[in-house]
Amino acid sequence: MTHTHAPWAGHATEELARAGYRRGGARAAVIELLDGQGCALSAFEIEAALADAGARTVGRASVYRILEELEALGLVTRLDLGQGLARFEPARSEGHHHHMICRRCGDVLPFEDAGLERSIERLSRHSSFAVDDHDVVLRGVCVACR
Amino acid sequence: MTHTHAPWAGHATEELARAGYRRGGARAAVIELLDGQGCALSAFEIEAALADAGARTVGRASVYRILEELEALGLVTRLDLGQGLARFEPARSEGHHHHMICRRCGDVLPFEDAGLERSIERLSRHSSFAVDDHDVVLRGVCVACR
DNA sequence: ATCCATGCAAAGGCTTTGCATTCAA
DNA sequence: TTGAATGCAAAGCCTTTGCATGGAT
Repeated sequence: MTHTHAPWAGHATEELARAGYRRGGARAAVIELLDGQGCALSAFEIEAALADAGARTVGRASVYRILEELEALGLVTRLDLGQGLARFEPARSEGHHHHMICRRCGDVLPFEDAGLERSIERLSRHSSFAVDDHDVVLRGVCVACR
Repeated sequence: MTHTHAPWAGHATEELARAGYRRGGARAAVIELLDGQGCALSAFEIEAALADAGARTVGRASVYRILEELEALGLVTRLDLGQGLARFEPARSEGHHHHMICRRCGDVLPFEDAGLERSIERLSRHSSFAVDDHDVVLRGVCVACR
């Protein structure tokens, strides 16, 4: 599995070590899998992908526990795209993006838009809330489904 | 319970009748409760509010079924704000808005922003997706929790 | 009298927790 | 050897479904 992105996996591993976690095969497998993905995966998809890849199998509970640890360290972002399940993706420093979901096939596609980010920044500044995070979800029908 | 908003309840009732639904006490109670709310409620909150209000109690299954019907007719919007539960609010013609969530107390606050809407419209037009809906969620800490 | 609307309880799906085992240090 | 990491199974939530009862027409 080649790393076409920034070395997130390495960074994540370092942070885990710094946080006092021991090395673990399951965790390494999940991290490597996430690193190779461009977009958000559900826990089930992660479990299946690991099994398919012939990599070591990782129990579902472990998948969730590992994702929880990674999220707590800010290494993974948890997304609720409204399909009754959570999705997870590496929290990379570059490439902040949002998601479009096809209401037909359920596919999730990332996108980024500077204008959108500016709008959100501006309104966050003027808000009474101390806004520190945001999510945008676009729903519609993807090219393939039309 | 006074109606400070547009007569959504009346409109909803009419639409239901037009769609061939019979009148029902549970449904009327849910509609009236929603009409009096400014922001999104979970099914549990709706059930509790009805009980508290001394209004007729409505079984949880009925709450969900009624909300499902209302959503199918476009009278109610279902929101997934990422707390492991769905929230529902009247779909009023005016007042398209989005939500801020306090990560401390879980409170949900509505807001609207024309610039944000413009950004979303623009990028939707340029997208390969046929975008017909969108959601924006801002996360942070509310005034009360700071 | 008909048949939808409703409530209760059971079933489902995703996620978390408990506990025994395995493995890193 | 010690305690964290892991896996399995059971438990927890939210939501949906099945079925019998009640209510609107």
